[in-house]
This record gives sequence, structure tokens and C-alpha cells, in this order.
Amino acid sequence: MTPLREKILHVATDLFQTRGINSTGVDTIVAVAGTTKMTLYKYFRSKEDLILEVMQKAHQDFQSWLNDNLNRSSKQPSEKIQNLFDFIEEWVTSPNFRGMAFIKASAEFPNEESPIHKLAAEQAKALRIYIASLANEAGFADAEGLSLQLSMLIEGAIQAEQMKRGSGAVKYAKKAAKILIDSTPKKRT
Amino acid sequence: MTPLREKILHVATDLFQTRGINSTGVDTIVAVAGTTKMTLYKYFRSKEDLILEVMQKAHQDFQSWLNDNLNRSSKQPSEKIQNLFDFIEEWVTSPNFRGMAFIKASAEFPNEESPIHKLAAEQAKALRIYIASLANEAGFADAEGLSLQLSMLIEGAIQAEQMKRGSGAVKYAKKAAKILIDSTPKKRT
DNA sequence: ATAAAACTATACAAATCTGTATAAAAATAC
DNA sequence: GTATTTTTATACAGATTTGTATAGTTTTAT
Repeated sequence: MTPLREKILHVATDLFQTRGINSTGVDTIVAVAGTTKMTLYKYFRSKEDLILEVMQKAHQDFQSWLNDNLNRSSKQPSEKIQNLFDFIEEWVTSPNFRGMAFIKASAEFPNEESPIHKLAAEQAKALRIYIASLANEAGFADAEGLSLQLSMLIEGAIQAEQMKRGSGAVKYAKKAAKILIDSTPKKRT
Repeated sequence: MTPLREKILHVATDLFQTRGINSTGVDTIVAVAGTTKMTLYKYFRSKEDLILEVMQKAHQDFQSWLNDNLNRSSKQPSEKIQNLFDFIEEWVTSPNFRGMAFIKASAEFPNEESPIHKLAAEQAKALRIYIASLANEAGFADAEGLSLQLSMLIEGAIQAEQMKRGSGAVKYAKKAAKILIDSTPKKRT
């Protein structure tokens, strides 16, 4: 991958998160990336294409990071889901945390026909499916229900931390997750 | 209050929610409201002022609606907090639900210095304080902690329903809320 | 060293944005 | 009915938006 293309992607990711997508013009992106619009439009057909690619990369990076950490933390499915919120906390309280990309994108592009909104909805669903697979492997009866509950907690915690950094909301999300996991019945074997 | 001013506020509220704030120009607002820019700028100093007022009205309306319904549902604090998610569900699944105004506003204006972002943070805090007062009256020991957990669930449920209408996520949020409430210890008396 | 590719610099088109100025028309008050 | 206020219609300034056209420069490959 050419370094300029990656630089543009990286800068756009940062600016979209800190200033918002609609409030960030391509002129600003190329200025910060130290290049020109001609180069940007050589690598990306349109600003929308750039946004979609930024979102995809952010989502992949997050999913890989989370999955790698969970696999490294334990081999036992029941422990992995217990560790989930430890990594969510680590992520959300890290200094360069700027929110979940697909949540912000869906707010800025509320029209359901928009490709950006559609991608955001897909990514939200993908995270849910991933957590449901963890819950399923851990032997929970209603894996999808538990996944939904944990996902809502995660998104709420992200929202809370985004509104006010250092609010410590995630600690309570973590406690809530533990309670929910412990009170969810397992499959009969 | 003059009818034109209210009409503009109402139209702006609707357009901001359905198309996004930054994507809605004042030209569109006055066109839909059936008036002109001159009239809009007579009643609102700037677009930012209009946004702030729209947010304030949305927040007041929601808080009043929720508080009235809770007070009508029961006189006993412990029942009121149990009923909270019934009304959240009613609100979130109503056909004209378009998300929580302050959540979207904070996503579109991520800069913490922005008056819009500040107001959004205040409103999020106000909701938390309100729920904490319910929890406190109901006799819970860590009222603020429970309030935070329930608030995160609410915001997560809103996010879920906003991403995909009719997902039924709120039903699970409701179950989760019940579990959390039931497993939170009460004050010693 | 020469040819090809990548990149920059700059200017511009066309649309859109917020906000204002000016003059005519409509509604309201007395 | 006349005066006053409100609202409209329209045009415009000035900034900003995405995207492109054109020409020159730098880097890379051979």
C-alpha cells in the first residue's frame, strides 16, 4: 500500500473523529496529510468513498484488537466473555479514544438509504454477532439476547465516556455486565 | 409565542432529527416552514442559536413527558423506577421516534468547546441526575451508580433502535434493567 | 541518462452555506 | 381609512463545499 494513501486514511480517521465527518472538508484533510486534492482523488473516487474506507478500517482494527486480546486472555469461552469488559474498559479509557466510528457515522448520516448509514448498521450488527458467538460458545441459552444486552451496555458506556472523559462510567458498565452474565441461564447439556 | 416562530422551531426539530443538523441548511428549514430567511433571522440570532433552542425544547419535552408518566403510573418511588423502562420502550418504539437529540448533537459537534456539545453534555447529566433521584427515593444505596447503569442501557437501547427500527432491542434492555434493579442493594434503614 | 510514473501547484467551476440589504406586500392597530 | 408592524420576495456578499482541468516538478525504473 502506498504511504500517501495510508497517510490520507490515517489523517481522515483522526479528523473525522475529532471534528466530525461533515465538518471536515477534503481541503483540511490534504493540508494535514501534507498532500494535495489531486492525490486524494487519485486514491479515492469521492469523499463518500473515503468515509466508507475509513469506517471499514476502524471497524476491522477494533474487531481484530478485541478478538486478539480475548484469545490471548483465555482459551475458555466462559472466561473470554467474562473478560470482555476488561478490554472495553481498556479501550474506552485509553487516551486516544475518540468514540466508536459507526455510532458517530450513523448520527451524522441518519438517512437509512445512505451507504454510510447502511455500513454503520452492518458494523453494529457484526459486533453483536461476534459477542453472540462468544456467548454461545460459553454455553448461554439465549446467546443473542445476552449479546444484545452487553452490546447496549458497551454503546452506552462509549456514549457516556465520549460525553465526559474520565467519568468512570465504564466501571459501572463492567459491574452491570457481570451481573447480567451471572444471572443469564446456560444451555441444558 | 408567535406561530411562525414555533413553526420554525418545529420544522427545524424534525429536519435536524431526520437529516442531521449539519446537513440541514436554513434555506431548507424556511422552505419547509413556508417562510423566509428574514423571518427566521428575526427570531433567531444565528443557526447555532436555533440549534440550541431546538435542543432545549426537545430535552424539556422529553423530561416532562417521562416525569408526568412516571408520576401518573405510581406514587411509590420503588414502583416508579420499575416502570421507567416501560415508558422508555413506549417512547423508543413509537412511530415518530427519531433518536435522542443530545446524543446526535454530541456526535455532530464533538469539539468540547462547542456550546452545542456543552449543552448536550449538560442534558445527558440532567437525565442521569433525574434517574438518580428516582433511585435515591426508592432507597437504593448507590443511587448514582444504578442511575449510570440504567442510563447507559437507555442510551444503548436508543442507539440500537435508531440503527435498525423494530429490532426489539428495548425488550432486552428492559429485562436487563429489571435484573440490575433487583440485584442492587438498598440503603440500611 | 532517458522514459514513465507519481506528485504538486494552482486555478477554477458549480453548488451550497450563513447572514444581510432592500423594497414590496400583507396583516394589524387605532 | 390611515399608520404601523410583520412578513415576503429577491438579490447578493462572502465564505466554503466537492470535484476537475492543466501544467509543472519530483521521484522511480531501466
